[in-house]
Amino acid sequence: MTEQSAMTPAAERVLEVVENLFYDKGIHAVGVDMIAAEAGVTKKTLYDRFGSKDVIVRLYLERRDARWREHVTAVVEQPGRFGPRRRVLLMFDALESWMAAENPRGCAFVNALAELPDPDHPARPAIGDEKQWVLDYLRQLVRDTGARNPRKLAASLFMLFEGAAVAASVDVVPGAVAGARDAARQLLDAAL
Amino acid sequence: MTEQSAMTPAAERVLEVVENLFYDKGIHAVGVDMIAAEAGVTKKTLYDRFGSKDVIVRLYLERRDARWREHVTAVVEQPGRFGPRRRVLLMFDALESWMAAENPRGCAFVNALAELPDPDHPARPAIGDEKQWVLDYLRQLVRDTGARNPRKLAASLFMLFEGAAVAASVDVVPGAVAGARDAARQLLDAAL
DNA sequence: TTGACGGTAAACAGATCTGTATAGTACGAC
DNA sequence: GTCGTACTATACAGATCTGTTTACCGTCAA
Repeated sequence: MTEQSAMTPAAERVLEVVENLFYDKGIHAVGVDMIAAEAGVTKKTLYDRFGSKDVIVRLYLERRDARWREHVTAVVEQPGRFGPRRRVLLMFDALESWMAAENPRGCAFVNALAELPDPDHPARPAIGDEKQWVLDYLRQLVRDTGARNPRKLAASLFMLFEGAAVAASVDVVPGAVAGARDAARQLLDAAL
Repeated sequence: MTEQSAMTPAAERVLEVVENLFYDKGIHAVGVDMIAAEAGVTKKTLYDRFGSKDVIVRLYLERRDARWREHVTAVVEQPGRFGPRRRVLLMFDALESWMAAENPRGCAFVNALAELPDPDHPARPAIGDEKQWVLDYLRQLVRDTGARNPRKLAASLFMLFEGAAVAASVDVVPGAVAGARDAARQLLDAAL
C-alpha cells in the first residue's frame, strides 16, 4: 500500500504535522513555508523528499485513510464475535467515536474534494478510494446479514453514513450519528 | 433578507460570475483579479461596491441559498395538491433535479465550510442558515404527515438528504438520490 | 451648471504562494 | 578516510494574493 518504510525522520515529521494542518485549516490555506516551519524542517528538505506540495497532499489523504480503516475494522471486527446485523451497526459506532476524536470538521475526503476540483490532481484517487472502500465494506457486512437487496441497502446505509458526518460537522442535528444508527437499524430490520 | 435592490449593474455582474467561479473552482482558488476580469469590471469598482472578498463570498452563498430554496419550494409546493407524505418525497425529487442541473460538485455550503474553518468568517452564518432551513422544512413536512416522532424522523431524512448529495458528487453510488428517496419512503411509512 | 455617482484604466503596495539555488554540516558504511 | 545521504540555513525567482491609490470619463438630477 503506502510504503512508509522509506520515510526519513524529517519526512515523517512533515507528514505528522500536515495531518492536523490540512484538516484544521484546509489544504489551500496551508503553505509549504508553514509546513516546513511546523515540522522543524527546511523547504529544501521538504522538496528533496516529496518533490511537490501535491504529493504531500496525496500522502496526507492516504495516511488518513489508512488510520480510518484501521479504526473502523478495529471496532467492527473486535473480538467478542458479534453477529452480522450487529456488525453493520458497529460501523456507526466507529463513525461516532471517530467524529468525536478526529473529525469535528467533517469528512476530510469530502473537504479535500471541495478544494481539489481538478480531476487530474494526484490526490484525487485517494478520495474516491476512501469512499469506495466504505461502500464496499458496508456491502460486505450487509451481505453477511442475508438481507434482501444488499446492494441497495448498503447504498442507503452509505448515504446515512455520509450524511451523519455532514450533520455532525454543521452541528444542527444533536446526536446525529446515533440517529443515523437508529435509522440504519430500521432499514436493516425491514430487509431481514 | 438579502436586499439586492441596491445592486448596481457592475455589482450584479460580479455576483453572477462568482456563482459559477466559486462553485466550480473553489473559493480560495478564485482571486479578485479573476472575478473582476470575468465580470468585465475593474478592481476599483469591485472594492467600491463590496469592500472585501469576504463580503462577496457571503453574498455568493446567500444568493445561492435563495435560489435553492426557491427551487425546493417550487417542486414541493407545486400546484396539483399532493398529500403530506408525497410532499416529503418531493424534497428528494427537488434534490435530484438540483444535483443534475446545478450541483455536480456537491453541496456548495458543505464545500464552503471545508474552505472556511474560521468560525468568525462573515460568510459562516449563511452556511448554518441553509442547513437549518432544510432541516426545519423537513420537520414541517414530516409533521404534516402525522408521523410518530417527527423530529427524529426529520433528522434521519436530513442525513439521507445530505448523504445523497455527497454520494452523487463522489460518484460511487449510481442513482444515489433515487435510492435515498426509496429509503426515505421506507422510514416514513414505518412511522405512519 | 455643478456635483454626486458609477464607472474605466492602470499602477502600486506588501504579503504570500510554490519552487529553486547555493553553501555548508553531521554521520554512517564500505 | 572517503563517499553518499540527510539535513540546515538562507537567499532568491516569479507568480499571485488582497487591497489601495491616482486620474479621468460619463450621466443625471438638484
